Parts: sequence; structure tokens; C-alpha cells
Amino acid sequence: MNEIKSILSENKINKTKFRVDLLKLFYSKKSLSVLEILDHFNSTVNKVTIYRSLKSFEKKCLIHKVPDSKNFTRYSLCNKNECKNGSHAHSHGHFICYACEQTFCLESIKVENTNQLDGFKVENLKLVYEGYCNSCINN
Amino acid sequence: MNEIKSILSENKINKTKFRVDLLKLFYSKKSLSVLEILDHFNSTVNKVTIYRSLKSFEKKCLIHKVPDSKNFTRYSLCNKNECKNGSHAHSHGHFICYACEQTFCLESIKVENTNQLDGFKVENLKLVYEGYCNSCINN
DNA sequence: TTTTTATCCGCAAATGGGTTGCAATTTTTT
DNA sequence: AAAAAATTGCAACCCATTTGCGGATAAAAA
Repeated sequence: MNEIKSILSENKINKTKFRVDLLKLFYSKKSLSVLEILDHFNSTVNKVTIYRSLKSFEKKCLIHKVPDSKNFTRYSLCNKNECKNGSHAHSHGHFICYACEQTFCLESIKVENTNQLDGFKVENLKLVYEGYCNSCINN
Repeated sequence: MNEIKSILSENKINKTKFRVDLLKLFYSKKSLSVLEILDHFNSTVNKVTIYRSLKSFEKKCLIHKVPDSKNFTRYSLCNKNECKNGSHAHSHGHFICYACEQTFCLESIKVENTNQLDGFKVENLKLVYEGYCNSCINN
């Protein structure tokens, strides 16, 4: 509740009703797409506002882009240890569920920065699992 | 030359001039985007035709989608051992060069099908490296 | 080799995610 | 409370990809 507001303050993001609600929403969801956000707010907010808020959150390292099975963009809360100063060096894997289309951050699956690759200088590494999450399997 | 045509025949794809040339092009390039194909043919072919040809090739397991740094779609030739019956189970990693924007299939980097993941049933795995390829470093 | 059938082609228009310009409103700063 | 900075909505736009459709081309049948 109030934590949300202080996070916004710390990051010099205005505490408008929408941005407070949006960040709150991120704390209750694994990951979100623009469409899901639009639905959640029953289209009472303009999609442009959503895109701009997301971009602002991302710049301040509150959220980061995560891969989606259809190459759309989803966002998840950042892990404070990983993302700093607008740089999102995600050292963890992601899981995408084919059924619910959610994307989960696998904080436990660490990815080492192998810059050992013949013929290439590696700067970044993405590890994405796809399949079915337990809650979809059990329903 | 004639191999190209017989591959198309085997897969019941009409050997039109464009499709023959397109498949030939794939055999000479690491990966291709629609725009690159359009440029290569000097816009003498309609982009809709390109999209439809790619879809047809993909369905017949001649090519597969590869990740792109900007989430656009690129395609690469399939490895016959990997892809069958329209199912593209890519067990190798990919490398994306920030400079030339090429995507390279890393056939040597095999990805084990870890269906051991707590809370998830894994069906597919993507491993994507990003950085700079040697030919860009040396230029 | 003609006829039939299936596939492929180009054009125009549509779809859909994401962006931009701008004027109005709200929040923050002083 | 006034000025400065950030946020919002609207309309319009950009760009990758898709769809409908009539016409052309290739493959299969006769």
C-alpha cells in the first residue's frame, strides 16, 4: 500500500492514481502484458498511458521485459539485486506457459555469462523454457 | 541448383521461379528477414508472397523461425535431424550479433531437454546468446 | 496435350502492437 | 499560490504481418 508509494517516490515517478495501481498490480501478478493491464482497468485508461508508464517503470528498474511465446512484450517486477541504473542484466531464466501464456521468472535458474563462444563475443544470454505450469496442468 | 528443385518437389511445394530462388538464397545465408528478402529481390516480388512462401517452407520443415534482437521474425534453414512434421524442436542455441543483426544457429551448442523444473512441465527450451560476431569485430 | 485441379501470385485493404505530437490536466517544487 | 516538471488522452501514425479475392501458373488427370 504505502510501500508502493514510497517506491515511486524514491524513483521520482509521480504518484498518480493509475501508476500506484499499476505498480500494485505488478506486485500481485507474475507478469503482465499491455492487454492484460488494459483489461484489468476495464479500459478506463488509455493504452498510450500504459505504454508510457511501463517505459518509465522499466527505465527506473522497477520492471523488465520478459519473453512471450508469441514475441509480444510482457513485463515482470525486477529483482533489486539484478537490475540497476536502467540496465537489465537478467541472470535468470524465464518460463512461458503455453496454456495460460504467463511468463514466470525463474530466479533460481542462474545463467552464467559465458563469453567463451568460438567466433563470437557474448554480451548477453537469454534462457527461456516453454511448457505448462503446474496450475494449468492441475486444471 | 537441381537439389533445390527436388527438395521442393519432395515437399509438394510448387517449383515457381521465386520459390526456387528463395530456397536457394537460404542455402547461401545464415538467416533472413522478410526485409532482407525483399531487398535481395529488389522488390520485384510482393511482400505478401514472401510471407506466404516462408509460411509454406516452415510448415514443410525447410526453415524455422529464429530469434531476432528486435523481436522481428527471422528464418534459417532447418537441420534435417531436428525438425520433422512441422514440429520445430530446436535443440541448439542461437547467437544474435548486435552489429550485423544476423542470427547464427549454434549447432554445436546442444540444449538438453530439462523437463526437470520445479512447478513446470518443460516442452521446449530456447538459448539465445547476444553480442558481436567475429566478422563484425574485425571490421 | 488439353482439361481439371491445386497452388501461387499481386493488389488492396485490414489487423494489431507499439509510437508520436500536442494540448490539457495533474503533481511536484519553490 | 505560482512556476516547472511529469502525466494523461486523443487522434493520427508507423510498421510487421494477415486476409480476401480475382487472376495466373504449375501439377495432375484424362
